[in-house]
Amino acid sequence: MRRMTARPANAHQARLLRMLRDEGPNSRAQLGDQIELSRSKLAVEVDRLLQTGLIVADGLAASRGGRRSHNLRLAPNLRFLGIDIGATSVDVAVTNAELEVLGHLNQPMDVREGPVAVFEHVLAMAAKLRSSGLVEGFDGAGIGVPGPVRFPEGVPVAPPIMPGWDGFPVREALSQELGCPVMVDNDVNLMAMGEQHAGVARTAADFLCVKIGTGIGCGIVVGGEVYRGATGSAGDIGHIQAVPDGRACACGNRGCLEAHFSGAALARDAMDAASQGLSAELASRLETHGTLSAVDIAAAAAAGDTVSLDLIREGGTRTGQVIAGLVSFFNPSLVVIGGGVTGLGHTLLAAIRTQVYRQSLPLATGNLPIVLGELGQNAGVIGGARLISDHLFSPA
Amino acid sequence: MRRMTARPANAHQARLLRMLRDEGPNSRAQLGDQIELSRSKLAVEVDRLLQTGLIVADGLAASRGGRRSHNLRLAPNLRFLGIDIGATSVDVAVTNAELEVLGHLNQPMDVREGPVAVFEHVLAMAAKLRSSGLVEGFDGAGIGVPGPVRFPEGVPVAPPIMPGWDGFPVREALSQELGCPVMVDNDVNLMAMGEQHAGVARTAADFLCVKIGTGIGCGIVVGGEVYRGATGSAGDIGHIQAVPDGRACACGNRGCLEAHFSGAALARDAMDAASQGLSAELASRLETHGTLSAVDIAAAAAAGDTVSLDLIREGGTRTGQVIAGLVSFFNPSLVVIGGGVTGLGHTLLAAIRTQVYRQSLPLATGNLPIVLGELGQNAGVIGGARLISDHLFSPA
DNA sequence: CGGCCTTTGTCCTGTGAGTGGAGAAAGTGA
DNA sequence: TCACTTTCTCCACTCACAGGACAAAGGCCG
Repeated sequence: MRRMTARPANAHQARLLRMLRDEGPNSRAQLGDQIELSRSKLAVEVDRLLQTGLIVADGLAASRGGRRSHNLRLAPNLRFLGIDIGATSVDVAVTNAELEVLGHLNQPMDVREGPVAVFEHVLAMAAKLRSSGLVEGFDGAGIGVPGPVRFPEGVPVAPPIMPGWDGFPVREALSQELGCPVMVDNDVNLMAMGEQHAGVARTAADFLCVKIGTGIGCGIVVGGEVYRGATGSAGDIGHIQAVPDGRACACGNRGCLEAHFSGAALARDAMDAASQGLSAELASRLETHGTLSAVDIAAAAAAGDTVSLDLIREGGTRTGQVIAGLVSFFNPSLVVIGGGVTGLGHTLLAAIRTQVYRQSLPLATGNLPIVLGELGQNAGVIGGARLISDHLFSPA
Repeated sequence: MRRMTARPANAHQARLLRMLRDEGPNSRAQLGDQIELSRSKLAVEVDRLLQTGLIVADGLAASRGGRRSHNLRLAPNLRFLGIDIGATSVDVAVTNAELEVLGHLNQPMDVREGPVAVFEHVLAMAAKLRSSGLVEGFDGAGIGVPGPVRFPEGVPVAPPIMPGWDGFPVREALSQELGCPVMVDNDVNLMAMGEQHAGVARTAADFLCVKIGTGIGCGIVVGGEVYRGATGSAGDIGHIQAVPDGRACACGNRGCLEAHFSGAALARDAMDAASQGLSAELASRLETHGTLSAVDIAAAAAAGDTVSLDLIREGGTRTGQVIAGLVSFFNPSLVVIGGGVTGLGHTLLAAIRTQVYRQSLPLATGNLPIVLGELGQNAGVIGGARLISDHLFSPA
């Protein structure tokens, strides 16, 4: 059921497609102002794109004092699938060619069930989105998994929290099932691409995107491109030592950031506090829900629970310590904080900021915004759509 | 006195020049095998380069079973100047177009004397090299300074150890004095470029180059290109916290890596140990020289002095801790250790390796060589020559 | 409403980049 | 001497691209 048969024939066509994707419908004249091509050459390439059906001309724009321009836009029936596999839930969304989310599903799940079981969920969700009427089929899918990925092949490698996925040919399998091209990446990189495309990082060339969820990872963008490292594990900052001789971590070391602050660590700390009677607020929530998560701690903190606030502050300080080092090293123009723990909001952000501004060098922090991501749950799926559209909107 | 009048007219010519620089003299046929151009087009561009005098054809190579090929090489009279300004000394070298060092001078100096005084030394050294007969004049110069640089303008910004240099127009001033194009960069980046061109990092695309001298810095190479960060301070790892609540550092924080291990910190520790009578070896050297430096400690360690060995091991462990974090984050394919402290040799390297392999993730360290730089004092000046040749061998 | 201006889009021709093949030049080996 | 290889040159053809002329389609103003 592959639908997008054509691909751009050259770099010019690819650039035009990306411009229409990123900046919306436009006229030939406006496109010509942004691309270093003569009007004649531009017209030729636009005509070819029209012939292949990758773009369409629908109607005329209002006059700006002269002849009215034709509105050029990407084919309106193009549909991309963004899939964001987390440790405990999965998000699937469908977008149009401009990467606007047309439908979004979220479902709890345990990534440790393994790829086969997880893909059953994913395919069911995709089918549901398709049957909603917005979609006839998918032209491509971008999927993020919570672990390192050998990017060219689209295969997870040695993922700590999802052992059953090691070496599983995600790209190939999913491509077969969905009948469309698929690209696979780390979930954190997807978030970075999402925030880059439609979020707070739209204008940043070199930035870091720290995702704090069940684990902690960091998307690295260099010159507008995601940097993945020599073996695809770049940005794996969860196991940087934050506390010398600190808590034992699942990785075998002590004092890893993830052991001290992450969705999992936070929940455990909160439950300890509740069972030790340190916080009535948390204890009552524990009784109600049977367990505690970041959401409970956020709510308790919002209600003024000092234990929760302290937990958040301490975690933010730890995270800030690590980020401070990364900022000195990488000198980004922006740091984005995202992930499930973002619900902890400005208390967390304040703690991180304080620590980074205190510890990093003035030249590196002088004009450094540290902000929360603005796309929330959508960041990953938009990033997925962006990933596959970058692939499809490149010369065949 | 500018001598290299011509510049490559297009990207093809630039690529050809770089190929001849990096791989030495070559025939048209061999060049054709490495460049995606037809032989006819290649011949045209080579002819143009010959006309401009940027390359010359000198003699015929031995036959390989057919017609003998013409030897093409870069103009043999091209001369580049590499200048490496350290905190306590300056290196100046002259190279040919293949970046082979033809002459090298080194002179003690204090960078805090300020740019004017330092440039007097540099210009005198350049004049000395010129009068040696190897050189008629310089076609370009690359200079490294021990602090952050706004790269496009070639101006140091807020350098901590050389305050008098802040905002001084190094590029412009030196270009005027030398009468040739000049490029300015951080000394650590220069070392990385040197090792990349002629040292251990020849085949690495993504690697880190840690320079431990008076201070500590780290050159970052992404996809073969030096990464400089948003404000030019990327790689400034000397002030990453290595010891919580550790020693006070000149930067105002506590526990910075540089406060615990660097040329300056090491010398101070050794002198403390000597004056406290902990090491007879160091004490005798202190008496002889009046002061102690990394060289003394290396010699004492080689002689079996346990205090020196412990100092080196502890410093290596601290450095290893920081590098371990950077390796997890950046996932390089190689880590190079260089700088003045390299004289401490394999004791230091072993301590660093142990700590990195213990603390970083297996996927990131699985196949990660950590090695000493192989160019020593030459790394910086070769890097400087490489910097300016990259600039000159690019389309005008 | 008609002239004049602006903006948008199309057509046409010239230039230069680049390819590929024929073949000359210069060697080796039997 | 002949066959074969490798290197280099020359030539004709194709195609990308620019730039200008021009057509189409509107607004503005007297």
